[in-house]
Amino acid sequence: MGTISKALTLLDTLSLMDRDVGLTEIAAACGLDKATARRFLVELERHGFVEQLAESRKYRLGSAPVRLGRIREARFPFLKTAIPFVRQLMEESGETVHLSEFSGGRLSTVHVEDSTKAHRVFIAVGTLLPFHATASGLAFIAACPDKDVERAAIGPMPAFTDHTTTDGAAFRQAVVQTRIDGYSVNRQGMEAGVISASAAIAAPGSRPIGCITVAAPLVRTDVATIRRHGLSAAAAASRISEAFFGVDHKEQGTPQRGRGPG
Amino acid sequence: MGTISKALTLLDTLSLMDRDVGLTEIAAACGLDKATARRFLVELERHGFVEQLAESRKYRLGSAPVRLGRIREARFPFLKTAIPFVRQLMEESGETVHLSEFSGGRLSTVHVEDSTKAHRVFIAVGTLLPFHATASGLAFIAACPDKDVERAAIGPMPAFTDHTTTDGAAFRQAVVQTRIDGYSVNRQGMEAGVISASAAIAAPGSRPIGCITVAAPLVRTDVATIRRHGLSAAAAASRISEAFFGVDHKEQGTPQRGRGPG
DNA sequence: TGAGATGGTTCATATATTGAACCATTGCTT
DNA sequence: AAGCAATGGTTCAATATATGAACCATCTCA
Repeated sequence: MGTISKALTLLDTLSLMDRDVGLTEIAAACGLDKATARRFLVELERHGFVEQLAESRKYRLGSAPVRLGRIREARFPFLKTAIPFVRQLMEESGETVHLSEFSGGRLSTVHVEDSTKAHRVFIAVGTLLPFHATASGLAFIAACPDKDVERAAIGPMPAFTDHTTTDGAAFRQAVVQTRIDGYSVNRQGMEAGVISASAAIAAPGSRPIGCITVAAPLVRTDVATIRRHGLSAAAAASRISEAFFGVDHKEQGTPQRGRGPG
Repeated sequence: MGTISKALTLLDTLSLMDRDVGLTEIAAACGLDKATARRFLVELERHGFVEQLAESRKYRLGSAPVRLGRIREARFPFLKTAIPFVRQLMEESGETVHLSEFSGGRLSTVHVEDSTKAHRVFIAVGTLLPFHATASGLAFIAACPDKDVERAAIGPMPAFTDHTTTDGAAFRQAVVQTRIDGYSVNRQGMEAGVISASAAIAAPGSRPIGCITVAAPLVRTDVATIRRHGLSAAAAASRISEAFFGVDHKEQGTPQRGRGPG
């Protein structure tokens, strides 16, 4: 692996830790030597991708990504386009709704509209969504070409709860069902007591751009309710796709070869 | 310079080009060999920092920074906090107002609220703001320690218009005036026909976090008006700072040693 | 005050980066 | 249609660069 990949992996690791971290800790988390980790951090800091705190000497994500993200959004306004639909779906369903995007070979949460109910599901921005253990991941992979599904099906499937799908056959079956329904459902696969329904946001090209997902406490979500959420999510996904790609599709372009999911 | 720095510089260069660019062009823009540029682009793409378009094979900024930016904002909500004040200042002044942030040794625009008037100033998100040629830069540097001012004063000062400050003495004088007024003014230093007033957003620590700036067409902005804009900007900056750092200042922390401005 | 963390640094060694020259494809000109 | 010029992409020997074990300096806490 090249130095750049290692540094970006470090950045990624840092982004997944939701607190400020020390040198030794982050080096360990990335499997890097302390000296190496430090050189990476210094170079990343030079460019504003990480910040070091003056007093504690700990490191955290910097503000350069905010700038780059804004530039990206200004030219390719995925969030701006999608958020109103996310909000609407949250109001319609009454449950927490989150938007995820596929990037760098992984699916991750980029926006959350929290349910206004007291008893609700919490999801942090930046959360990674494994294909086998989340409704989002399943919806995404089901909308990908079969070769992507297959790659995911033969990959490792860590169990997060007793309900997580951990074998390829069950996974493939779930993909088939998702393709039939037009939305995916995941019952407690990631966290006990949570049920989610998700739909992929199609893009011109072979892979969808991301997903929109309703996450609800299991206790108030019966079969009919989750079906309603799923259908609403599918409708919202389709509206987002149309809003984003429908009209001025003049050479927005679609990326290629991003290494496949799985 | 290390490989990581070179790759991040490439990413930065790409972000400053407001269109999709080809391999040869970006290699030239970064002063890199084609082969090197390509390896960088491939590694950056693996992590979602750039995207390659399937049809034209050109490259553009990817969506990974959006994710990282969102995580950063979720934990350190500078934009979320500041934008309402930016908007309010736009409404109050009737002119385009932009918010800039200091990161990676440079000041750049992270948010713009456009004036609703037909004749107004346009600023793109991501625009770099040189210290010697913009009200924002001046406001920022004037709020920094003297050593930062001095470093900027002895650096190169490219002229963007006939009105750009290009010598150290005039620059230092402008810093003094800015410190007296509590806001900076720049008259056509970056672009002919535009006058701006800016104030730095203070942070606990030696350097401010960024600036808030009113940019107006020169033709309708007399001395009294620009003073009004400047005072409003200073008031807004102070409110942002208070909103962001005032209340729960419990170990938000402030970064150190980001290589100084200039 | 001393043992155990932690942040940070050094430098010989090992490894990854580099770029000139190359090929393949496309689009333009004659 | 042939030829030319540009562009994207690749190769591999030369070399600059990254690496990490061992080191030092602080800090904390008993």
